[in-house]
Amino acid sequence: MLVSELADRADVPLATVKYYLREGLLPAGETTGPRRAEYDETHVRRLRVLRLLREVGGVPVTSLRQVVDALEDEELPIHEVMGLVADVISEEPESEFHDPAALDVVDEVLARVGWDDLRPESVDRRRLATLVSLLNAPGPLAATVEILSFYAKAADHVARTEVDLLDHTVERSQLLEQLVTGSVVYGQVFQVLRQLGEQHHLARVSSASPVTR
Amino acid sequence: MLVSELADRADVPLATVKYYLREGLLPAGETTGPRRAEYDETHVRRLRVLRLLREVGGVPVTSLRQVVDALEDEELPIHEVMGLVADVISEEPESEFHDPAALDVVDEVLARVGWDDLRPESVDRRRLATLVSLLNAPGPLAATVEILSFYAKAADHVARTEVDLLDHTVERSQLLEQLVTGSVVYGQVFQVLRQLGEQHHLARVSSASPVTR
DNA sequence: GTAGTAAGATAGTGCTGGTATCCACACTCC
DNA sequence: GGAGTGTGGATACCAGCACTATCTTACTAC
Repeated sequence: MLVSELADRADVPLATVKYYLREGLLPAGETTGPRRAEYDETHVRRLRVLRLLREVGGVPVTSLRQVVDALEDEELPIHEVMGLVADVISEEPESEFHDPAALDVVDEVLARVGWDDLRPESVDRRRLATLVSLLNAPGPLAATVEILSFYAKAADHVARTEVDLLDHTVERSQLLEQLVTGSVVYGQVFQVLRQLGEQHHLARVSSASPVTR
Repeated sequence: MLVSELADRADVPLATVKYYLREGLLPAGETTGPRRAEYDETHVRRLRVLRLLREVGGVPVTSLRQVVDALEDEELPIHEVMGLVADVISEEPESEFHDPAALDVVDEVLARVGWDDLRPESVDRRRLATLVSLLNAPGPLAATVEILSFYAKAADHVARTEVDLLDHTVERSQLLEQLVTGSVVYGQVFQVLRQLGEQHHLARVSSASPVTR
């Protein structure tokens, strides 16, 4: 298939496809002549993954490069690929202040939930510490080890189920694509469901308390 | 306190404070002279909420207007304020295509989990339907009622606990601020924890399966 | 009085994520 | 074999967003 068909199939403007090609996010098609190149299904899938990461995950285009690199590294075990992808997704360009106390809290929580095999340089670990100090900084929004452990247990439950539901019959590259898009899209799904749940339970208690009414 | 002190206290550049004042996100201070105005603690708190929504929640500045409108409406019950805030947070400017089948799936899930008191015009409900059709559109990432119900049950557990932990002794405006920032920041916390959990469990199974290695 | 800062208004900036245009040529269809 | 469409490749341009800088007028603390 030619570029324009590729753009059609993935429902992405042609100009954008060209842009992604320029940025090296999409491998060049197989050149079949001076002004001709062929693209295949892998390009369509790649394009869809990129679009989901951009539009649902909010990942900046420049960071997509790192995702692509991780996806294409055949040497890496799958969980390390996902680690790199998670790093990119959670990356925040801003402040790099460190709060050692918050990091201690995070490590205590991770130990409690039994995740003892995480890379210490994980962006997520640091990001978590940043969030914890944000919560503890101004007012009484206490992010204690107990409360965080509650969230960690809930997250463990969700993550375990997700991994157990994986389809191990497909080939590696497709498994990875499923993992990445699943992680991003179901992440949003959970987020939205949690907000709906908060509304429901707030409505539930609002008849019992004078303040919430 | 004067503007510059307000900016200091909330750790926001003075120019940005002025910008937020211009945009009506921050109520004007009490004018004490032609070129003089006084700000207080409520301004500091408001500013911190705005910053968290912007930087952690990724809410665009223009949408913040709707959030402050909801926060300032004394008539609204708390769960409705949170509903409006959730709408703003989940809003996506893009495509407004509708997939009736996906909406049916969503409603079935919401019924199963017992959230029968949601406003039908909720942005979250529509957003969920969009996510479901994204998942079902291309490949085999099936978002069935069963799988979504699993997520909904997990979200229900988290949301119920959050609501039960609320501190009902503080006054309304502070409760609301806690709710909003908590919803946004703990949302990120959960997201990050889930990613870490996925990595842990992927590493766990990767020794057992040839594909994941 | 005078130095320093406030408030308020307006204009400009840097970054991101694309679009648009152009070109010289090749393929397709009559 | 000629017309018309479409290609790969390069470069220029653009809109939106979140600020940021500058300027003016005037108050206030020393």
